[in-house]
This record gives sequence, C-alpha cells and structure tokens, in this order.
Amino acid sequence: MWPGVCRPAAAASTTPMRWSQLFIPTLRDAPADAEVVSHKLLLRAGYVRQLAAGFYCYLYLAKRSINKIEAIIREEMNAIGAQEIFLPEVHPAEIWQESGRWDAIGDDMFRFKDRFGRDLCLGMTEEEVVTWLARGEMRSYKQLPQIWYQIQAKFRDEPRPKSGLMRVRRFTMKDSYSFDIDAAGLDVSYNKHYDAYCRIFSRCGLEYLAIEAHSGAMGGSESHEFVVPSDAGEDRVVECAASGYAANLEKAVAQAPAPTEPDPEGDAAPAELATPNQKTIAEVAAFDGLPETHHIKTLVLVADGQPVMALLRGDRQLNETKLASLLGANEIRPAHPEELRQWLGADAGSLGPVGAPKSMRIVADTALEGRKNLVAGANKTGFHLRNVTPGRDFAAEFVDIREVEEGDLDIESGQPVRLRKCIEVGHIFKLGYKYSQSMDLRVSGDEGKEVTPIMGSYGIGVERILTAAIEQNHDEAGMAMPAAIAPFEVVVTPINWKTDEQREAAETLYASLLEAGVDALLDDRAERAGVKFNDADLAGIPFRVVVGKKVTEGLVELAVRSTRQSSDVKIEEVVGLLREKLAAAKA
RNA sequence: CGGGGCGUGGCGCAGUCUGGUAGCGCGCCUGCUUUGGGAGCAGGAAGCCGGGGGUUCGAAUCCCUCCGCCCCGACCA
Repeated sequence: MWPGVCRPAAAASTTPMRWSQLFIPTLRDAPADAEVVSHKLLLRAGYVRQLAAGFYCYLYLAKRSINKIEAIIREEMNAIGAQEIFLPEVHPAEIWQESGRWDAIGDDMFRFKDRFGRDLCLGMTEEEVVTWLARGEMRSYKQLPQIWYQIQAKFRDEPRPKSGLMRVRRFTMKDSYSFDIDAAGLDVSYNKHYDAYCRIFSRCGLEYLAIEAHSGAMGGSESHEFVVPSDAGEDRVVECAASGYAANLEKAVAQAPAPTEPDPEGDAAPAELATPNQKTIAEVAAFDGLPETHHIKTLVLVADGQPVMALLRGDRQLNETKLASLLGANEIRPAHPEELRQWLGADAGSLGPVGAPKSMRIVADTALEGRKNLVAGANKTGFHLRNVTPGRDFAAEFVDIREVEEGDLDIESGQPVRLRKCIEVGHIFKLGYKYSQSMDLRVSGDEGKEVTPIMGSYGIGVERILTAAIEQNHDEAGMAMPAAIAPFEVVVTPINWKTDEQREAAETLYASLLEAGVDALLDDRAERAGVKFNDADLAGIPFRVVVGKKVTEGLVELAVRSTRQSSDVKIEEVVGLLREKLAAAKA
C-alpha cells in the first residue's frame, strides 16, 4: 500500500523530495482574480494560496524559495556584524505612544485589546521595541555601535491589498536597527547596510537600482531605496543613465525644459481678462492664446490646518511629498470650495497669488523664478490677470515643488531623464535621534556625560524579492527562477517511470546529485512527459535532467530553464556539469 | 473611503434578461490502452449556485440586505 516500501532501499532516505509525494497543486488556468504575472504564476505553480485579502498561505515551493532568500540575507547581515534577534509581533500601545506614532500612524496599524482592555497592536516595524530594549540594557558608549536584525512577520492594514504578494497585509521583513555614538558612526552602519543590500539583491539574481528616497513618516535624513524595475511595480523612479542619478519620483529633482516661447516684453501692470468658464490651464491657454508655460497654476492646500498656496508653471504638476516635507506637514489636503471663497473670494479655476491675503504662505516652484508677464487667476471667479510678474506683483518663496516628468533634464548631465516603474524591495534610513530622543535612550559618553545614541533602520521585504524575481524572470511557460532562490536547483525527469533502465538511472543520478550537494528533486510521477515538463517549467526550476531512451547509450538531456536550450550529456558528466553551472548561476 | 466588476464542484466558465430544482471544458478517482511538451476509451465521485430575509405553488434566476474577492483612484516606510 505504501509506495515507499516496495521501492529500492537507496531511495528511502530522500523520500520527501519525490515529486509524487509533494503537495504542488499546479493549475492549468490562472484564477480569474489574478492580474499581475507574478500573482498568476505563484498561484498556477502551486507556490501560494490566498486565505483572505492580503493574507497568503505559502506552500512548499514558496517556503523553500523564501528559506533560501532568508539564508542569503542572514549570511550577508552576519557578515557586517549584525546580530540576529527575534522580537514579539504584538506590541503594547505604550511604546508607540512614547514615540508619538500611536497617533501619527492611523488606520494602517492593526490594533486590538487584550482581555483586560489593554491596547495592543501588531508590529508594522520595530523601532519602538528595539529602542525600548536598548534603553533598558545599554549603559555605555563602549557598548556601541550595535546592529540588531530579525526576520519577522510585519502587519499593515493596507487599504487596498493587491497584486499577489506585492502589497499584502502580512509579510516577512528583515528589519535591522543600528545604534551609534555619533553621526560618523551612523554613516558607517548605514554604509555597511548599503553594501550588504547590494550583495543580497545581486545574489538573489535581481537587476536592481539603489535610489535616493524620501524618508516619509520614518523621520530622519538620508534614505535609499532598493528597487527592481518592473511594470508591476508601484514606485516610480527617475533615472538618468548618463550621470547615474536615480531617485524616487517623490523626491526626484530635474530641470524642467525652458518655456515654449520667451516671455512677452514690457512692464505693464497686471490687467484683468475675462475668462468665463475657463478653469483648467489648458482651457485658459486655449482661450488667451498663450502657451501653458506662460500660465501660473495656483493650488490652495491645507497643511496641518494651515492654508498654503502652491504655484507652478502651467504645464507642471505639484509633488505633494516635496511640498509636505518643505512645510514639515503631516497631512496635506486640497482646500474645500468654501475655504477658497472665504480666503480668496473666488472659486478654483480663478485663483492666483496677486492680492492673496498676507497671512497665506505662498510657495512658488523654481520654474517660475525670473519669469515675467504671465497669466494667473484674478481671485475673482471667471477672471484672470495678464502681465503678472513674480517678485513684482506678489512675493513667494521659490522652492522646487514640481514633479519630475519623463524628458526633464538631469541636473548633472543635462541629459533627459526617464521614468520607470519599480518594485521596492529594500529601504534604508538614517533615523537620527527621533526614537532615541522621544523614548529617552541615553548612555554615558567618554567624558562621563550622558549621550543620546543615533539610530538607523533598514528593511528588506522578503516576499517582494520572490515577487520581483518572478516579474523579472518569466516567459509564456512560467517562472524562470534565479538558481539561488529557486525552490529546487535541478529536477530529474525520467520520461517513462515504468521503464526499468530510466527509473534506475534516474534514481542513481538523483542520489549522486544529492550527494554532490545539489538541491535536486526527482519527478517520479507516472505522468506523461509533457505534464512533467510543463510543471517543471511553470515552477521555474533552473535545470532539468531528462532521462529518456538514450539512457541506454549513456546519454541524458540537460535543459536550461532560462534559455530553454537543451543538449545531450554523458550521464557520468552531468553532476559535475551541473555543479559548474550552478556555481556560475549563483556567483 | 469614492468609482467599476465579480461571487455557480479544485480551476476556467455557461445558465440569471424571459423563475420549473444545475451544465460544459480542464482537473480528480477506478480500469484498460498509451508514453519526449498538459493522451485515448469506458466507468465514477464531487456543487445547501457567497450568507440572511422576502415575493412565489416553485428562486442560481425577481426584490431587499449583509458579506467576500478583484480592478481603477484615494491612501501607503
């Protein structure tokens, strides 16, 4: 009854790696609700199943792949002297209240109460916990620097989970935290992470970019994101091949092309122009016959309760992130129509800086600096003003608040930049003193005085590496996983399991692969060849050794998943050849 | 949270408009044949049609309501 019992004894020790015994539920058709490639393939290849929106079960293949990713991360983290720890995923509200994030974060945090009514949350990240830990135990500058890391589940109550494992509510993160005595020390810890991250993503077989990033709600100064270019990504990255500049669109800077025509000459005072029902820049430009670049786009926003006027050249878009960081605002929203009428006496579409209340802060994009005789709203519904000259007719702070667009010119090289969608796989932050200060972490310094350590925090999304690897390596047949993170390195596929020579040769070959340290799988199913080939291709196993008729001549076939090339190889040479190919693929 | 779509065996879908007690393909199980890219034949198992309420002699189908999932947007370390 038990198949294993009547099999040759040699096979008994490795039973779990026989395909016939594994639970790999491959699907011929992709479930209808999967949209992006990696999501479809993860489902079809039997890697994952969804439990609920944003919550996934990782089946055997996914788990093996994730284990390999984690092993690479551990090796590289250990190599920079980071110490692995493991923290609770449930946190008491108190520590988050101390840092101020209990209130700052909002609905993204899963919160609940225990039986006694105490407030708890599921960890989204663990700055508070490590700071609490350090505060209790760290006494002296002599104990610094420290780098602690863990690989742990993280929870975020995403408003819209999507795209398979790309944006989920429970995921695995490698998060690390550094404590240093001063900024120079933080630079060292930060750079160690930067280098380790480069090695990790390379070893995982990803084509990635390290880009300048916005530090967002994390606080802190410098920040880099590690991203993988892919259309399935959600981050937009500005890149200049000539200079090597790369930055998240949220903070990217570039030079906007010059206005399409020179500014009109003359120094006439602003003059009213009736523009009935002409609201958008495009409408007004069509109406007055001037190019969009000769118009001032006026946006009124409310930043943490304070009204702010943002001015842009007509053809440009506001970058809210830039504006928010300039203002130091947590929350920014467009002003309501009633507010506009109250503050400026006009409706959206006719707003402008001339005659705006003195109390209103006005921020103008640098692309408006030095311009003259432009068109702006008159703060009178249905009217605009001609001959508006910044500096003369209104005062403003000139700051770069515009969003970079494809084709804008790189600051350094002057070459056009390009915009690419990317998947964020890692992010590193110089936190500064945000947590050590708010949570009273101090150690004694070398002169006996207390010193506040400076911190950094560093994250890697483990499942995002898997997702990005699939997005970057697939074809019609399925995944073509990088060897370093594929669930198995090699699959041995006998064409006809009932043929004694093929079965025995496959068993022997499989055993010697295992002995040689190759992570191999034996496809011992009584399926037809096509089924086995298709499943192996779907699952993305990098190398396949086919044991067919030619085995009687001492030949097997070696197929490479990524190139879909195959060739006959002498059976006694396969193991050595595979070891070479694997070493090369994982280098 | 706004807009759109979908919920019928494991997967993909039809049936809903026009009410009559559920069907197709793939997969699964058994047997025989077959065996180098998702085999053929024969037989078989499997669905309270997302939940609740209502209308009706009768509801997958009509009405009300709730829930879930996907997509676009908002949001997002």
